[in-house]
Amino acid sequence: MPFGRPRPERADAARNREHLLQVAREMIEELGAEKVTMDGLADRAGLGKGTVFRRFGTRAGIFAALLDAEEKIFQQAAMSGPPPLGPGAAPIDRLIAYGQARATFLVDHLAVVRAAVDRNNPIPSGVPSLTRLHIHMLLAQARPPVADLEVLALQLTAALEGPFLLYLSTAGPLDDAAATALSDGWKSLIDAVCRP
Amino acid sequence: MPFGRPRPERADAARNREHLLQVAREMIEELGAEKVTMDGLADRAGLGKGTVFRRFGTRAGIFAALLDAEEKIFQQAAMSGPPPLGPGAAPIDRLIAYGQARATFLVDHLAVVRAAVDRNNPIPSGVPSLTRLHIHMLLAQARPPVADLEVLALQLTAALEGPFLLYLSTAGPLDDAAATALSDGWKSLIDAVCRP
DNA sequence: ATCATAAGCGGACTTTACCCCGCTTAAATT
DNA sequence: AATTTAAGCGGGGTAAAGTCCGCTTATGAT
Repeated sequence: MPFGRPRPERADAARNREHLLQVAREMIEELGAEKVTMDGLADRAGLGKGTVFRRFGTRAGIFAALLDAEEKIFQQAAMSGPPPLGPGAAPIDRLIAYGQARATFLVDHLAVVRAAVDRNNPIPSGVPSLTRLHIHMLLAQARPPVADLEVLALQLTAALEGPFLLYLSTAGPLDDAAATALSDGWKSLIDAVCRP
Repeated sequence: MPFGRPRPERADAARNREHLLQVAREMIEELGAEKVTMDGLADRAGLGKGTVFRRFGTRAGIFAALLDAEEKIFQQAAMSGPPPLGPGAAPIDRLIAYGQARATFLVDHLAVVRAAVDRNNPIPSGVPSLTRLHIHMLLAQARPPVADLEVLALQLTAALEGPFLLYLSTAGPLDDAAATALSDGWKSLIDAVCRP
């Protein structure tokens, strides 16, 4: 056997992971994310609690995993979908489209995002967020008159996702009006930063 | 008796609140914020657990209260201290100074901030954050070429505080280098948005 | 096919935030 | 000073996250 990474995931483990994610989706649908407990999930999936924790580490980890799957789909659209989100449009237009699509995405998944953000979730964490990388890439093409693109990317990412995180502290739903305001604001912000 | 608000806080309750905050400060100093438990705090303060919850609602509430006290001091400096933070300097310079001071503040209090942010803490929530108001005020004076100052203020607030919140998800300390980068980035961002 | 072994599994156990409710007491009223 | 009453208090009780460790089983090697 070649000596690749530690070892691939065992077949039963992979099956259980998928099953747990599916059951979690159902329970979120039925009960709302905040009512999903580890005991409940394990019971309903017909597995032990230990298994659930082994697979996902923490409660937040489950939601992070769910979000990750959605995220992949979203990034796919951003990387290779049709313009203006995908390649083919001007970088600035792509940036604007990205922000607006992202705002919609976050509104749609707010409950899961909220559940996924929690102190002490042992996320691999090396990953500096696909959103940030994507923004950084587009900024590099747009060449705004700013010294440190790295930091600007971080700040723009925060300007986009931060309001949602800030919103997480205070409970309650997020209405379409807020999403629209944020989209418009994002456009202004990009215009202001990137146009000479 | 005149019919003002619900009723002022009873004297013993006020005394207990102050005492608890003081003990909490000591325990944070000694053990670190994440090791402070409600039982431990109650024990050490010589009070019942129920009392602690009655005063602060949730665990996060305690840290929020501590932060609030520090916040008042900070805002005092911003509102009526010496320039460039306080009044007397140009709005844009005050904005820049504010961001830099704020970054330092957040780095210094990161552990407490982390403990204060938690799902379901019953913050009055009407309060739209002093930072945001302050930024909004300075923006109104600086008059950047942007349509919706309300939203811009929200986004800038997020650009400032968001990175810390994002950072909360991943454990670990925050070094001075990061704080410096953020300060510099903030300056660039304000320059880009506010200068014609 | 059999074996060895590391990964997976389960569920009892521990810890901690948060709730409940009967007793106590500050403080306004007479 | 005595009375009233709503707020405060305490600590046992509950629920849910996360840990542990002995048993089971998939999987690759012989």
